[in-house]
Amino acid sequence: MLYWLMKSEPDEFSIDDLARAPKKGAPWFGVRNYQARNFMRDSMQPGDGVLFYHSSCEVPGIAGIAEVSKPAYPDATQFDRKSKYFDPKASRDKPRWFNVDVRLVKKTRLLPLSEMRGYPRLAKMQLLQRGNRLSITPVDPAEWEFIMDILQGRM
DNA sequence: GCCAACGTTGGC
DNA sequence: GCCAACGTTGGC
Repeated sequence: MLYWLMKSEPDEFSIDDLARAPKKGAPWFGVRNYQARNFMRDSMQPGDGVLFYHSSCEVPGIAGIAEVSKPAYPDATQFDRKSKYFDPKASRDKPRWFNVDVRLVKKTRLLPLSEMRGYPRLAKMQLLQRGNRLSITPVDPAEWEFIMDILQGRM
């Protein structure tokens, strides 16, 4: 059982969109970065914990807790000519992009990136490193626990 | 909107 | 395989 942080632009897909999704979860489609794809395809398993992060918005930060609900399978949007995620180099025989399904565990208060930067115990999070752009990053169990404590008001 | 950082592409 | 040019991400 591993922990992850997954970024989404709330204009595209927000924590409220996930809350409205079916109980079994929603596909995390549209990832077009090999490192992030590899995490989903090779490492993520149902039950893994997910920090749902809002990026490229007014107040970027963690908006809720989710979990992986289905292991990786080919991302349907790569085959869809009408999708902005269409990839002409992908085929059904040789899919290039994969996604897991994710379901909401609970919406939390927004934990802003700026607040996270203030906690020394989070200083090593990949999210906080300079130049980090990766949309899916592993989260250390100790960091996960600390964030749970913050969100439950124990800090 | 700016721009730093990083990823991808393609000519050679 | 190198690397310049270009594209994207994402905080500010």
